[in-house]
Amino acid sequence: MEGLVIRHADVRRPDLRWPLPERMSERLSGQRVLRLRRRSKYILVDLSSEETLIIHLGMSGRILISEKPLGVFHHTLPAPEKHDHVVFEMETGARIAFNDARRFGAMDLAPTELVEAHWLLKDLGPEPLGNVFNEDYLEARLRGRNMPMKTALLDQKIVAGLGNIYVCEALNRAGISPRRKAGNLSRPQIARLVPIIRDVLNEAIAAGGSSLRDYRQTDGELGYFQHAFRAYDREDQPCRTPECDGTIVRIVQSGRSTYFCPGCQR
DNA sequence: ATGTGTTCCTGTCCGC
DNA sequence: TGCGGACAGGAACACA
Repeated sequence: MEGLVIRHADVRRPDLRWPLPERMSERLSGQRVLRLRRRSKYILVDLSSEETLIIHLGMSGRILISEKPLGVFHHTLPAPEKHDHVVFEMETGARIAFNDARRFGAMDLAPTELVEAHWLLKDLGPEPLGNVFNEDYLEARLRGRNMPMKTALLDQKIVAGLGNIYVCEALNRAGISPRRKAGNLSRPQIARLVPIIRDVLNEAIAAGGSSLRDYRQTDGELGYFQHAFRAYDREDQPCRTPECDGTIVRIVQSGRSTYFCPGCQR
């Protein structure tokens, strides 16, 4: 998309998680995509109109690209599939479809200059791969907090961009129980946790993400980080932490599955 | 101010 | 095969 004009945006339903913005198709069609960027789990599409399209994939959302092969005269792009809610036709003929069965995803338009003040973005914590997220910061944010570590790391106000899988994986690697009160971690534990979180994310990104069921990369390929899980989705299986002979258990914390090893995670 | 449970929606899987 | 229930990558919101 980057650098290309959106020939047409086909907005196929009025809402996702929330109503789509007013006159969305008109505000997107004919605009050039100046830049694609990201804040936390939000995809930001800067347009030549000085508006930015904000996209969140929710649980089941995906964006799939169908390229029009060069030099093929008679070539029809695939018809929209079920749950293709917004389809972008680019000037090159490529089709880019936002598909989201559960519709927990979202899109909105905001002035580029003000996009970080948008209500969905304004309270987000720092990027886990950035310099602001460090031992001092995390210690300060966890201090005095009574919530379990699992809940704290899922809280996008504390650190932005960690989801259920990567919180479970990071806590397992760090040897920290998901039930530990956030305010009770020792300073050395926090110091260990920060680089572990970065490692888990960097490894997952390098592996193309985690395909539990729906997730695909933009070219339709599966991610393969799920094969590297040490705890997540591995109930009753051996903990994969080196030297540990424990067994992964599944518990529920604030309504969501947590997988961890009671043997090595304290 | 914090912490927890509910809710949105569709699809899939498992036990009966 | 069909049916009901549990569960799924998220996170805003209402309520204690």
